[in-house]
Amino acid sequence: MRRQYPFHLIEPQWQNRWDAQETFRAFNPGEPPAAEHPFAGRHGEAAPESLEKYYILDMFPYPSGAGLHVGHPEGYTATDILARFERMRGKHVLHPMGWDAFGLPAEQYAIKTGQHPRQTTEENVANFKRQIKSLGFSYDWTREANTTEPGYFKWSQWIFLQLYNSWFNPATNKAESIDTLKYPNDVASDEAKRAYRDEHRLTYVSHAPVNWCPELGTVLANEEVIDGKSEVGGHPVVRKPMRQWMLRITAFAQRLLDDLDTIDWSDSLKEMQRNWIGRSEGAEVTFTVQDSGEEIVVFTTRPDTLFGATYMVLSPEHELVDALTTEAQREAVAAYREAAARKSDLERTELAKDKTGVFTGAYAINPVNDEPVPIWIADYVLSSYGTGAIMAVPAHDERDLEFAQKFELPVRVVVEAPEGESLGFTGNGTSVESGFLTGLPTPEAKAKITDWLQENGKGKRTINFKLRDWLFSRQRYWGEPFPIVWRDGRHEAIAESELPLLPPELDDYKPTAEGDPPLARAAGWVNLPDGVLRETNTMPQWAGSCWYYLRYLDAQNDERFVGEAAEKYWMNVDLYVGGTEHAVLHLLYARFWHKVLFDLGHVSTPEPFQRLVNQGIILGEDGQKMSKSRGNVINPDVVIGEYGADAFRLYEMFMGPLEMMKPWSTQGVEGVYRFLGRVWRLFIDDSSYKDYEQAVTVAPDSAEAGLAELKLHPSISDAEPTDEQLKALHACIKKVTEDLEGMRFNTAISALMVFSNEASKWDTRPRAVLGTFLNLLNPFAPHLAEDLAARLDTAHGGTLAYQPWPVHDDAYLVEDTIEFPVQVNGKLRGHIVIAPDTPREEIEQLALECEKVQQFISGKEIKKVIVVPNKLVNIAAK
RNA sequence: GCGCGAGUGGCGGAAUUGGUAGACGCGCCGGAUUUAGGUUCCGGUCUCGCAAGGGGUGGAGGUUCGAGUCCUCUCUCGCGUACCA
Repeated sequence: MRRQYPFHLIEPQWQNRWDAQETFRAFNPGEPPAAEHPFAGRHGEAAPESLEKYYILDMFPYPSGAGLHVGHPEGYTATDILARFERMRGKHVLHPMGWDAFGLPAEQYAIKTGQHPRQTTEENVANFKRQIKSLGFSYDWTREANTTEPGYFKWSQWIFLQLYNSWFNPATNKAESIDTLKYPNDVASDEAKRAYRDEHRLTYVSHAPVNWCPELGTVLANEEVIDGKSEVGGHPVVRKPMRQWMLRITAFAQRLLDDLDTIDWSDSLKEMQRNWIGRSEGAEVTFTVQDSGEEIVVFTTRPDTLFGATYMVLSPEHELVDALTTEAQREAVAAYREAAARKSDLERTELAKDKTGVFTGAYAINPVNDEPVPIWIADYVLSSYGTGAIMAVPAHDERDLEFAQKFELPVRVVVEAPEGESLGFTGNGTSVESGFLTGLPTPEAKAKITDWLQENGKGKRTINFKLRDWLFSRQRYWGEPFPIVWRDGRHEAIAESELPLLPPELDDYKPTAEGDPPLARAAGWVNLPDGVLRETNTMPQWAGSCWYYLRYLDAQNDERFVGEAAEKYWMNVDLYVGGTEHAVLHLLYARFWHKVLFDLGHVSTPEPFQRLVNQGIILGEDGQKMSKSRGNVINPDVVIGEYGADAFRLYEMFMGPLEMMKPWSTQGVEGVYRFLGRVWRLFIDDSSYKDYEQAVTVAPDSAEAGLAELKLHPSISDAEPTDEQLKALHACIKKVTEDLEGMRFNTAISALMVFSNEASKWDTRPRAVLGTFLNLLNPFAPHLAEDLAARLDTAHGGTLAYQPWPVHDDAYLVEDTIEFPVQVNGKLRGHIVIAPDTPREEIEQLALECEKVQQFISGKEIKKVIVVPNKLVNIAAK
């Protein structure tokens, strides 16, 4: 196939030039650009920090061995276009890239081959960087960050120490230094104080059952377990008690929820976070166990149904189960608990259809009417939510009803539905058979019973969150070691001066035979003098990605995780683009860390990402999700080799709206590729290009040098633009500008196509008009635009990167006459040709006289004539 | 089940506040250039109809001079979530 234009030469040429010039470098406060840098060419002596900043961020990739797929460059192209656009509009743009390079695949490869994960990672990063660079993105590579480099993870560890040395003060609703923690009177001894401190830190050690994945040899966070299987690899996950580090994210639940209102994210994304945080208002109610005096606290969102509570259920793991089980039931209860404990999460969810449970033999007293109710255990009650115990109101809860029916427990209707069946009704109705609540509508009944409980010491108003604390330790090698040591069985932070704490070198990356993490193999590293031991867990991959957007601001700083002036100037992130797969994990964790850093005074904003946009998934040509097994994966290298980076970029944006899911089409790539060819031929004399191609066939070595010999199209001149030409240009400026502001890349490209289709018909092509067009094209297809601008000599300072963005003038867009549509009863019947400022009466007159319209209104009564200025005229006739 | 999003030509998709449905691109049809294929250039392309005209934005109603756009009901698909009391 004939090459539309020599992109294979032009593209590397410009990429090298941008690199050599550091064209896209952003400048931190107090760091003025060199006089010969095009930034200075545009902004003169102005201090960089005096300019309006624009921080535009991509979700950095995990550099996998498979290399880039076409989904990565979708978001990257969108942000690059906007970065170039805003740079031309005069903003000081920060557009960085880096590597989320800790992770399991490199470690698994190490286990298989013995090759150090560092080496695998370096190779993959190099490949990713080559691929990303081949797309001509305007990243400031001087700020490249890599989570696996000691200079980076030193600060990940440092942030962990900030968490370790802080607590959440409910009075101020903020994270504070642990030193501000006040001890209650009964906490007097050093020992007790220490324990009290450790209980309040934002990081703490837990021995609770965790999600253990035997296949991966590590625990996983709740968020990493999908349907009882690991999110990575889909391996079974079982529950197993282990010592783990936790982060107290639940303390921030309310703020994480509230502050969603202050940021500009899509509703669906905010909703996902809200659902994950899962706030629900209700009450805790205390039931007393008959004969034993033990108290069981339950959480309910429907305290108004307390009169309908006919039994209670504890989760099998509930701490009181042993104490209250009667002799007669002991065996059955033990068997049930054992079975429940053995079940994986997967089994527990899969078997959810059929409710199971066992009676403990004990009864509790319903505080509102002193009736005894049987206490059961069942695994449909989760130990991890609320208090791990419920009052069952089968008449008004689907799950309780199902359970009650199966085990023939009493059902008592206490809420009357406004209409229809009251049994099983879970909405708002009217209380019945409910003592002092009877007759009250649900909201009032809730308030009244809650007050009653509170007054009688039988309960209180409570808010519950689904959000759990973040399980932060992993039994892996390739992650950040914890800056923690154990002395006499108690944890201590290591000194900041000892950071970064490097992982030990190992020959074998597998967990030990005893099931300890791989770091435990390095005896010399683990064992310190005086019997002090290093923590052998490592941090999860999220640690590095929780704060990388801050490191970019000052990537080389080895005094601080980010310099104060740089942080103040650049934050927040103005636009963050990435996939929905990070809707709850990364985005929630990062917001949490950011809030802690904010509370402690290390950053200046409460939220990190002001605006966030999700790109849609790109499907294969068959409309299916791309996957190796389907064989429908598109390799960017191949597409770039065949059509060039500009065509690739353009196509990814032309496919459709950024946020939509859309299928790949190689024919579609050819379409935009042809467009770039037409642009090329708009500027270049095609016969000179044909001669060039011939010459290159004979002497391939002359390819690069021969480019300089290409002639401009003979129609190009310094002629004054005609009105028609200016109109086409200014219409294009207007449309492209507005579409870029609204991130409508596909329609912006369509406007560029419309212009080029128009311009190719012109006999004279004024240099000024075509030059301005190249400015518009530059963000989308920067290599081609730069090359043609250089030939046209319209790029001052040797690059289009800092050319002023064109501004349209409405004066060029006015029409002398317009074809004005005429409708009859809302149906288009004809057109009248009028001047733009024709008065209403005259338009009416002309419309009624219009020949084509006549046949539809003759003999009818004209009821109304509606003239919509600049739109149309509609005649209502009957 | 619940939450969110989307349904427009053969395909990807356009269509400020309700105002000429189908921009732009693909594909297809025809023509020009070419020995030919490819490339390029020009024209056509929602649908029924010879035409006048009719129909048409998942479906059914409604509001309006006028609805892809607003309202009610409904169907389908995608994503998220799921015994959260």
